[in-house]
Amino acid sequence: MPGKREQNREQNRQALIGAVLDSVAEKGISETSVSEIIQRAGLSRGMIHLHFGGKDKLVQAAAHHSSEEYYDGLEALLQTAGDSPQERVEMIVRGDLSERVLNRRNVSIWYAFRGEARNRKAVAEYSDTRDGRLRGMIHNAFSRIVREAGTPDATGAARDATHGTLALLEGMWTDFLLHPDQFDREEASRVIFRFLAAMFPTHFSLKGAIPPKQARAR
Amino acid sequence: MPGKREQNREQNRQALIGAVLDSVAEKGISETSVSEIIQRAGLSRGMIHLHFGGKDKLVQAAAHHSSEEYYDGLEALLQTAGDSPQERVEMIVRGDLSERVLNRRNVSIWYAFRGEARNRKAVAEYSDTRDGRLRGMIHNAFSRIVREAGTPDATGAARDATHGTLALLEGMWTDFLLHPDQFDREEASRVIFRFLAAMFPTHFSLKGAIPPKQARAR
DNA sequence: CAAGAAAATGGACAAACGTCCATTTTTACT
DNA sequence: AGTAAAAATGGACGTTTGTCCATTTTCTTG
Repeated sequence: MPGKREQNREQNRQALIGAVLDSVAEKGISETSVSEIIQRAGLSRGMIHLHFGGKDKLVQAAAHHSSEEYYDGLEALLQTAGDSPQERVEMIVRGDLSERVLNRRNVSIWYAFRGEARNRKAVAEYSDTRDGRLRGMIHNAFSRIVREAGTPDATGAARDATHGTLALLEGMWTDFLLHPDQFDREEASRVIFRFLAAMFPTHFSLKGAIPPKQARAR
Repeated sequence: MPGKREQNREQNRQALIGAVLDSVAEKGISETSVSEIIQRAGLSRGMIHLHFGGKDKLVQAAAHHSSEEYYDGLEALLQTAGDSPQERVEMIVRGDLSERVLNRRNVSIWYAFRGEARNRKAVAEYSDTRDGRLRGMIHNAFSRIVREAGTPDATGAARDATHGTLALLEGMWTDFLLHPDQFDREEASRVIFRFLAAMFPTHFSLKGAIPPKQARAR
């Protein structure tokens, strides 16, 4: 058992990290000060230095936490996917565009950290490993698809399809960042599958990508 | 003629804007202070208040300037493109990925502002109008392509192709931000054209994406 | 239950921030 | 050349920043 002491300790650490993420999401990095953080966390000034050794380290820990959370969510979703590569790709795309992953809070946080990534190497690394793991999952799936489809230059085709899919997802996130109100998840995934269907007609079909319930035109 | 007075005035305004952009590119927004700016510009403290009425306004002006610069560069490039829609798309894609537009400085600046865009509405607007103009240019081209190709549901197809192409470009920029050393412009545009070729086989060919002689078929 | 250790507090502190303005310097006009 | 206006200077100002530590509170252990 953890013991009440250790329990409180961890709880306060988490409260600080949560406060940073809330503040970054709402006010941005530049307005996330020590005062802002401790006020949100309802804790005292000294806690940041005590638990993390300084504000920068805390922010770094928060970035790490956020990154882990994102990937864990996506991986959990992927567990529920079938074995076929197209199912896995579809699950990743839909997962990456789902409310749970792609929402105002996450997007604000993600882009805020990215904007400062150039200067905070530690932050940039998490951003990297996240993308690295995601890339591996997608590349795996496309390797199999390409092999099954007998596409010429299989290696290059799989790499390009992976590259393109990741870029498309990235672009959709940016869309959401800039126009959260107008953003349409269905449209975003339809666009991606339209590209994929054109590239691998035997594995992806446009209609299959659209939930049967909803008609196309609007 | 402008007069030496007005000339100096404008020169100093530009020096301040340039200093902001340099600092943002190198150190990030959070480390871009008034002291940093005036030191880079080689001017005195009071100039920021005199010419722009405060630091925030200056930063806003810098964001505007950067945005204009980007679009002007792209538009200039587009002037040299032919009339055919595929040529125009190709020019936009290649232009957006060219050294002149996509370089460390621009990318750092762009993402730094984006990261804070949520809080600085004025900054977000420039980001928006930029994308709006770009979107218009691409959509125009795809509308013609779709019509020529006789794609079913022409309106939706053009919109999706536009959406996807913009997302792809956006994704490539992110690639560059995170891995400027490993980034390969040729690969990036090849990936994009691979997707476009799959979607519009009659207008884009993968080999044709590497400067074609086949162009302008009509 | 007492004693010791760990955790939490909140204020002191220097440094850095952006704003503003009294003063000096530069330019334009008579 | 002399004068008025505009531009530029740089320091003073009040805030706010992040760090750190002497003190108090809370929990654990013997």
